[in-house]
Amino acid sequence: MTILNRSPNMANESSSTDLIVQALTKAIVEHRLQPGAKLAEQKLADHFGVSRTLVRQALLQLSQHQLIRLEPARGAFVAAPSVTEAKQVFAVRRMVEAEMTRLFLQQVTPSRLKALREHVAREKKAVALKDVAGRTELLGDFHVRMAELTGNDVLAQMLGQLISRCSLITLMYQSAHAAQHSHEEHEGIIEALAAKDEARAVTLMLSHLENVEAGLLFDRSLPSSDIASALTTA
Amino acid sequence: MTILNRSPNMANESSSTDLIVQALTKAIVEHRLQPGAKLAEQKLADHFGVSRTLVRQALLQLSQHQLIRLEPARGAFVAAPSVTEAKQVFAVRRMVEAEMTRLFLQQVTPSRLKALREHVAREKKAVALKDVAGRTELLGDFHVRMAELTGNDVLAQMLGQLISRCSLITLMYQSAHAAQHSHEEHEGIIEALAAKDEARAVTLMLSHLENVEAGLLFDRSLPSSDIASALTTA
DNA sequence: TTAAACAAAAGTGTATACAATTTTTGTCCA
DNA sequence: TGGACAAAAATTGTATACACTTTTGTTTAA
Repeated sequence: MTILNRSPNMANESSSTDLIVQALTKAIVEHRLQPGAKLAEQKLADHFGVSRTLVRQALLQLSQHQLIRLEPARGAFVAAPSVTEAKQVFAVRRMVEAEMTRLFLQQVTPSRLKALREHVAREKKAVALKDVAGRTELLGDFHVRMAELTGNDVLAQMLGQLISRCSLITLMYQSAHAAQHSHEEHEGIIEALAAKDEARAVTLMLSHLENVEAGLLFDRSLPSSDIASALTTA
Repeated sequence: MTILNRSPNMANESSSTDLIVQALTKAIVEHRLQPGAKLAEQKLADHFGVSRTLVRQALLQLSQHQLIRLEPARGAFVAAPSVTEAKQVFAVRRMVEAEMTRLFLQQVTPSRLKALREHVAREKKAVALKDVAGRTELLGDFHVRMAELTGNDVLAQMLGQLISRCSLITLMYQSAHAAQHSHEEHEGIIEALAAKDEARAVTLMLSHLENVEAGLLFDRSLPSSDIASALTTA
């Protein structure tokens, strides 16, 4: 149960289309499909053993999730979030999650804290195992899990969208050792929540997000499929 | 240029499908299509003079915007947001917009204030003309406009989604005189922004949203298309 | 040799056709 | 009369077909 198989329509209706959406989302977020890569409809259709109709529906959804770009009459391409877009996403996350932290604390219960702790335990495992994709997913899911535990579905859904955009950004730009750090910061946030120290919890959440953003290697040259920018840097 | 013709993919690509999405969105938000009403694919296709293919694409998008509900093998129905959902949407709006107000003020310029003032002038006209649909749209757009003026596209897009959900809620529940009130509160917010009084601006924004929510008549019996509940209240 | 022009191939956009499901209608029987 | 069952109609889900656009490859002329 992760951000990957969380359909916006709630219900676990694993329709054919949704399965394709999930599979592609996973592939994109796990970087098996590089940013900029072309997603040809017929090839996907063959791969999934369905007609182009279902593939097109899936691509339409992915484009709304901002995971792919649809160019009219040219096809679908894996999104390559720009640096400015990444910064905007993080700015919004800071805004939303500072408030979310306060909301969580207003109605904190032992069982909710337990749920968070259990999640962080899973993170620990993934980090230890050096499971890059799984760990990125879990690190993002911590925040969605927290939103869910506030009981506000709308908030959880919105944050889910933001985080899935972040996954792409993180995987494009995140450095290796940043994950371990993130995980430890999650533990710190939980401690502050358990102590019902709102000011500290919010501060920790904000600095956590700032650290994640700061840890991104915005200036490194990406494996670009955009010829022009690939050659101007060389 | 309103929330109605703001496609999530930015670019003003008025493709066939998008036109249908816009037309249906307008009809739903203007209440020409009642919550719960069935949207049969072939009828829509005939009406728009296209095949079911395009209609289905449009319906898929609308379901992601939470304006309709898709029931597998049964069809599409205009969404009827529940009271709890409405409250959650408003809770998230308060969270996001309090922060947005601060962000706006951090980088306020005369031209940005002017843009807001011009918008409110349009509101005034719509309220005076008793143009219900237009006024609801403009009142919501004030907030989106503000988000756009912060320069954070991600924020603007997210708020756009929230507001379009709110339009449906507002039109389902909003009382008559609340609109005039809303409009005046917008003017107050602008004054606080112009005075660069952050605390006041945020307070006004929060109380504004609380007033809008409080003004909703959650307990009134809705024109329901669900026969059962329509008759149990009678 | 290069570049423009044209032809072939591949791929997307939309419509139509068919299968599967649901809803409606009609009939029979208690 | 009313409920249960069955056939028919309507509607959705998926696949296929075809038109149109973009891309690629080849030829031809400067």
